[in-house]
Amino acid sequence: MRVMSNFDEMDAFDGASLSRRAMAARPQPYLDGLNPAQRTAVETLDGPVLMLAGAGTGKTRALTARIVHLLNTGRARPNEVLAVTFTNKAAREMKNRVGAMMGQQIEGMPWLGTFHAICVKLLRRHAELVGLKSNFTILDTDDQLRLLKQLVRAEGIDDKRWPARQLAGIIDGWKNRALTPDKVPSSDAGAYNHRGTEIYAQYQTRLRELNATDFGDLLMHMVTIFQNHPDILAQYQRWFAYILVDEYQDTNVAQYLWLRLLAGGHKNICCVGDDDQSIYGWRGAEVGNILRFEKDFPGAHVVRLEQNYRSTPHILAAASGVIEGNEGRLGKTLWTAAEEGEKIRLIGHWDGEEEARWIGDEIEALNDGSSILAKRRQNSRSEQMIREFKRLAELDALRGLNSRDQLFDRLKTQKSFLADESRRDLVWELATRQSEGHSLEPAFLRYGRDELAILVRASHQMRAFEDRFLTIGLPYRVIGGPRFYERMEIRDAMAYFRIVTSPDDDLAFERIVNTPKRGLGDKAQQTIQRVARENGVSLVEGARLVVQAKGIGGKGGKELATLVTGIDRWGRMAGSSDLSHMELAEIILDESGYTTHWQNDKTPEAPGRLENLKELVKALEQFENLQGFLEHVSLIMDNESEEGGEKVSIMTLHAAKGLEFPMVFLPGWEDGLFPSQRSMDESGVKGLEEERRLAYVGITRAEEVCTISFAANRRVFGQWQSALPSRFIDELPPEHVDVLTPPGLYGGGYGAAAPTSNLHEAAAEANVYNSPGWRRLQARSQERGMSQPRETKNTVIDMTAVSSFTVGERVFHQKFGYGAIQGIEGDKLEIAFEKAGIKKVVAKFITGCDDIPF
DNA sequence: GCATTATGGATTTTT
DNA sequence: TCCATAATGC
Repeated sequence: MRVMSNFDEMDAFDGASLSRRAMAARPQPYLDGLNPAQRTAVETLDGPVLMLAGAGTGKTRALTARIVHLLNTGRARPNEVLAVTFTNKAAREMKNRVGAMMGQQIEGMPWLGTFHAICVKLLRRHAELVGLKSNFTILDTDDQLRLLKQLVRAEGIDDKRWPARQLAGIIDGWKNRALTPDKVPSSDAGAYNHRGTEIYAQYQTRLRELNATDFGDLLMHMVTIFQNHPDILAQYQRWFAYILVDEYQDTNVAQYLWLRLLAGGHKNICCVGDDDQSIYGWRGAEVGNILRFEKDFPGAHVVRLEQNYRSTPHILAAASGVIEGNEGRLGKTLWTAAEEGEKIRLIGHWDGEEEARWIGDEIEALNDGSSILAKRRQNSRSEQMIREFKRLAELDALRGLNSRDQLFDRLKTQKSFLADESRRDLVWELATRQSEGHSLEPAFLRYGRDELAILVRASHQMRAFEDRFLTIGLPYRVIGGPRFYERMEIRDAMAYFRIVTSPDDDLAFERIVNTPKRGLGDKAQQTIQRVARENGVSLVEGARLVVQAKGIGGKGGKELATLVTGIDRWGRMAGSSDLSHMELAEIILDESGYTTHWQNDKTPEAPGRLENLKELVKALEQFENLQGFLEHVSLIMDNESEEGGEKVSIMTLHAAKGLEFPMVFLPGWEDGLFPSQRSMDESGVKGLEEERRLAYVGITRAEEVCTISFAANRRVFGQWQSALPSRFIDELPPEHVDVLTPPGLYGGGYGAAAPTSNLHEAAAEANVYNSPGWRRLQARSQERGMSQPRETKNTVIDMTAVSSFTVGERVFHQKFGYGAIQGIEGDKLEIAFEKAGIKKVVAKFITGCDDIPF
């Protein structure tokens, strides 16, 4: 064997593997605490890998560890890793976690971002290949729609019968499949009254004229470029040594093609996803992409993450029971080491308002600690925790900490469940309480409002909860809703900035020309349009010509002249460096009269809008200039600024994906609402399966307690409608469900399992007698010394309550509707129904009516 | 040109 | 019911 005389020689002899060994010798703390499956997913670096990660199985952790591993072992430099997510939030989180795991802020992960953000970056380099300039603007859905409307009207199409919105949907669908106008299949020729393809082509031409793209274009253009320019593709195939994809089940065809092209060389691609959580089919996502992965990438390693760290066994079992109804799954069996915990709670209500009222009261009880669940919670998880915490305190492990991050870092090294990141705040609360000399226990007597979430199918369901929570003064926050940059005032302001930095931006000009009101109505705007078109110039130039020719008289003419000179002046200011771009922004908004416009507005929203404008100017700070801001803002401005203490979260099931809460309420489980009728009508079994996945996502958001509810009656568009409990309720395994039921009804006490395997039936009998919320209501009504007819009378009456009926009383029956009691025989009532005639009915199927007093 | 009333339509949503 | 857009009147 050869003897090395010095290091140089050694390097020359075996440089590559030596450096690799040296890198491998670096500590790998990020591998600690990973379970075997996660570890395989992290360490299988070469070739295609599919990580099937069930809900709550530590997917993000594995994904970030994998990135860190790539960097730490020297397999790739930070700028050679392509890591794509769907949302900015996910990208941000991944960036932070990679930084935290590396123990330092890594300067460059330039290719960690959303599909769209990465495509923008690429497209700006190669824009000329699809007929754009590299400073193209990105239109949002609103701009897109306005543009399409113009085209549709220009074609003389009746946009009442053929709404532009519909066309926008069709075009988006094509773009999601990376179909340029020339590639739209003939089977789609009938779209939009046989004019779809034609107007699509016009729309693309118009976008090119405006040097603009819409969101769909970003991906489609890149796919086109990669397909038509193999040299460019090859360059990136080499550059991106490793590819990682989050939420792979949500990719559409365009994204799939994009990935497949980029991974085509080395095939070092790792896709992470869960086919059971694919809920964006209506937006073009193809579950097929994930189902087909092994065929697309032969020899792929498939790793299943099945240990769940989030939920109790009951919750997992219920979720599994529901999702099993779907065909063609890749199949996973989630399991947990956690203790048993609460069963899924199921409760029926009379109507939507009662449901909201009940959940509100339930939350108050949980929140102030009077709830039995809150107490039980202390006994199980918290006692263990307190014990563990005390042990650590004795070990001096907690000495001299001054932030929760420090505490967490310290605890990470302990082999204990306290190291679980999600418990960080709780542990910190303990530490704080102890250092202040308080007892530890009370912290666990309640569920904080931040730990509670209400997840609904459709946003209109939120109103019932907002109404109720406002009246009882329960702080809540709605997640989702219009994003910051979608608000009118923000879009207006941005249009001003756009017209200043690029005067060719006709859409921006159209938006601001008469905002605030300048007396420039349809006619004046048509004149400007005509002059601009005749001279082949932009609208601003057209307006300038109109002003010079005095084409518009009166107030409007004067105002237009002011606007045009304003735009010129602001443009010059932007060019000189005397002002910061923030000052410039303020000047633009002030001098254009836009600020004044909102100051004079006396609608209640006006102050908030002015506030938002201030926020916008503040957001400019992070950018070099207005130009830089506009290039990025359309993709990165989100509305995450949340403040103001503990609040209950209300959001849609879609918005809840990726989140988790100790306690989750899932209201509105009625057939037609959830599963949504429309979904089933439009997409049949596929639609139903997606709804079922949505149910699965909902249930698996819960860590400790999950409460499902439904209402027999609900007001839909102002009409009262009754509905049956959701078919998904029947799919819940009964042994994991508590039907909240009055004592005595089935001879069982509180917490008795459903007496029948048919949860529908049991749930229809359900009521609220023994829930914390109900007891609280009762206690309160006694305090006030008044009767509570609304609360008590809406509940199902059990046998002991039969005597509370009186002859002549107006009552309601699920099936027969309203009626009046004619006679009472034991537990049977003779009732004259308004619609169904006289019938004898068992009393427990009857409810009183709250609109008729005793 | 702009403010008012009438009409019709109504999931889920990120970029 | 409630919201956005279209037609109507001033």
